[in-house]
Amino acid sequence: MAPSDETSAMRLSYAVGRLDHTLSQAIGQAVAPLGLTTAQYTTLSIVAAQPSLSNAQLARRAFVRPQSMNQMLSGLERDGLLRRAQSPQHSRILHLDLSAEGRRVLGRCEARIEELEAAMLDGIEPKERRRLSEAIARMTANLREVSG
Amino acid sequence: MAPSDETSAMRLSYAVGRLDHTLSQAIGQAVAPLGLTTAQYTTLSIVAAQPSLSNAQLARRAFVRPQSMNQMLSGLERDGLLRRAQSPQHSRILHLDLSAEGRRVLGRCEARIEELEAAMLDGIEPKERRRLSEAIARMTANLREVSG
DNA sequence: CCGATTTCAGTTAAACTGAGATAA
DNA sequence: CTTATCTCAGTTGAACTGAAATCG
Repeated sequence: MAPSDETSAMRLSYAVGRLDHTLSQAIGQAVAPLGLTTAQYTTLSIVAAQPSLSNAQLARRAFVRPQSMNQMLSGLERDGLLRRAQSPQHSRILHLDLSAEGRRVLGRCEARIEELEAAMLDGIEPKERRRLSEAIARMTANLREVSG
Repeated sequence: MAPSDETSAMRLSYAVGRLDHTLSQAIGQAVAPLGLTTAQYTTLSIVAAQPSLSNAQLARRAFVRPQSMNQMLSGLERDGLLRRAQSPQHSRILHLDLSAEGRRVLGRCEARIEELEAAMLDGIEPKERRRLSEAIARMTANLREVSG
């Protein structure tokens, strides 16, 4: 939300919220032509990065309940982008992995998101980008320590 | 969402989303004892900063539809934190302002959020904070230019 | 008549809680 | 017996679209 467009007058929390909102929308626009929502893209990209997670593990990483994640995964499975396979060790646990189609679609998404991030970072130098990432990581860690 | 905790391996979009999610939750915890949600606090603080906005103007600033904002405002009005007064120029437009109670509650919220932001920024120097704010503002502007 | 605002009504996506069945 | 997982079911909050009435 935007009480003003002056950098200094705005609370940092606002600025973060506005950025996230704008970024989510932009990602949504970027992946919509490939039939995905922002949340679906995010989920696919986590599963691709860390295959063989269970639904419960994935939910913990995404900070949502298993039921919420399950609903998301059901949709992705229905669309043929993701598969769940019974664990050999534990027949109740379902390991997640992308289908070939899922990999193909995600690859095309990642290319678009790469472009989007490049556009977002236009005019910000590499050294500054590193400082930015570190600051964001530190703020997140600080918040978890104090309240979460 | 957290594919990894390494700063460099994480996509910046993830990092921003995680920070926003964590921050929203922390704000929610901070203002809950005063009977507000994160969205209510945000709305009140915009109205306080820019009084006499109409519902439609406020909605545009918050990037939501007038109907969505109206629902939020109705709740705040019902709780006695906010009032709507007919414009002298245009009897259909309702100007927004906080009630005395709204001001009191918001004041106590702001104090808590001030503390929260201080904790969030712990270990980040003033010069770095300024660079951070500027980078966030620039990224938001860049995204709007490229996608909407 | 036109454009903007407010508001009633229904819908959707994505989280939540609760409860139940099953496996290690 | 305990604990974790998956899943069915219902609920909630906050966005959305559609449509109507009113004012300048």
